Amino acid sequence: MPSPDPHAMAMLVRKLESIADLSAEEREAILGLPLRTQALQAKQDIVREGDRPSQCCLILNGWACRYKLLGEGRRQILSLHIPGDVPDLQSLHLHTMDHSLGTLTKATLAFIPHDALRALTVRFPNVAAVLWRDTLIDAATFREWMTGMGRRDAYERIAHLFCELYLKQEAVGLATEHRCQIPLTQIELSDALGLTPVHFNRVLKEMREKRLIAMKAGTLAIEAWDELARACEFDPTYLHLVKRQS
Amino acid sequence: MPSPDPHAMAMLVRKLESIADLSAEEREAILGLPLRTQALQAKQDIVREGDRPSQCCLILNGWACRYKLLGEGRRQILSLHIPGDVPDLQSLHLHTMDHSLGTLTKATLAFIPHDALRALTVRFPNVAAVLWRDTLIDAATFREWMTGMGRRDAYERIAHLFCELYLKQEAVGLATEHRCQIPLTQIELSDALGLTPVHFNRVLKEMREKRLIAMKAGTLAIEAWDELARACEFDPTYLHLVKRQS
DNA sequence: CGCGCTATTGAGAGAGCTCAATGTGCGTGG
DNA sequence: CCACGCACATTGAGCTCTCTCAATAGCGCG
Repeated sequence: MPSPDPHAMAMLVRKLESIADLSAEEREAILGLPLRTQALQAKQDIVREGDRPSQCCLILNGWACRYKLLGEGRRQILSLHIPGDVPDLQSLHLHTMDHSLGTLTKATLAFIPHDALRALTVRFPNVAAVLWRDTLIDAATFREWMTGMGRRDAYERIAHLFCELYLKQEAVGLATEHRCQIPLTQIELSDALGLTPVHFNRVLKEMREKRLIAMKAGTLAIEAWDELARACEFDPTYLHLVKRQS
Repeated sequence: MPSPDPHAMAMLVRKLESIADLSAEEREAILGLPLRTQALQAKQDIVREGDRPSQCCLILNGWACRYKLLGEGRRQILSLHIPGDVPDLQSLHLHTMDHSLGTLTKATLAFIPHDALRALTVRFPNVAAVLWRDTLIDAATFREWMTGMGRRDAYERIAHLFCELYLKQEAVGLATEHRCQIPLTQIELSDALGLTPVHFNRVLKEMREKRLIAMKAGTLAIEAWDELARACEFDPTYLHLVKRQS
């Protein structure tokens, strides 16, 4: 029986308010969305390529990723998702999944029916705009990753990802002081960057030796933010985190 | 003085109807959008990274691309656009450009004020949904390109792009019989694929010698569609061309 | 206390890059 | 109508960043 869980939807409100403003009425409407929560183990699929889902998934806890599989065991991770994200929001208007979505860590999810979301967007055009904006920021991140895979070398690409993951977590209050959680294996990070784990490991070693970063037990500490950001020409514009301005 | 140009907006209607259905009323509203047309030479910027545009650009004629520039003269082309596309639709909700948009060939453009588009989306939630869907298909294409740059070799990547460009033009009536226009230089195609022109040229030669394709004077002829598609594991799902189903 | 997954390091190979030269087609001006 | 200039296409030669294969080490969990 779906019943509103104020805490669950508050995650979504917090996320949306990190990228745009909501009126009190809109906030209430979001908090009243029906949902069904579910706990998953690490490395479980949530939806698969080819599926035609009738709900979206809000991450309450843990990390997830979208990915595509190719022949010969090749995998490309397309995006990484943290609590507050709705990684398959696009399924609201693209009915067939063109990629898969799965957990990376243990995770708690809240599923929201498409019907309820569509009704919300018709009733509140501004909520539609904010959700639309969220998918557009998603696309902006794809563009940045694409640029990295096409034109940045491994060192720059890794540095860029670390800057991005820190800022995304900082934006929703999950990180401060240039330290954040990255509970992923080097294999997963390599698949996100289009590298092999072996090469990723070697470049990481180089960054450690230069004292730009430290990484242990799933925690990343960026010890020289300015230098790291300069090395990869990091420009946070594409994250569009400043409300109403970007 | 902006005055409706039925022919210009008909391009947009045709494009949108290739990805979703519109009611007669919605079609009329789109045809009535205000616009200002402009002719540009090849290789001209339309909007630049950092700009805060107040209008969107509909391509009536010619090709355009979105791109990012990095240090040392590196360029990544993010997407290629043909007549009927609105390549900067995202600027409706992302106010600062995180990339640039420019013409590749001589082109005719129609500029539509954001205000008018926003009013349209508030009045017709279904038009909002269709435009949103268009930006989501854009994002799906980014994901596919990202997958290619991360995990496909040059041969597969080129084959995949050719399949995509043919199908996109076929969908809006600009191509048939596995032949289409690709009025781009090898330099531009290389920047879209994350390759160097030299390597692109060598791989193209290989594809020609295998009689998979022929390319001359801006025209691509895919002489062995099935084999080309198989070589790159081409799956058109991500283009979401089937109305109401994908 | 050992299995299984992940991290790390070594060695050699290769896809794709850089530098460089030559060929080709077309638009412009004389 | 032809010559020149320029941008693009093509080919050669050598290099390097990243990959593959392989072995060892570390760590968490049953």
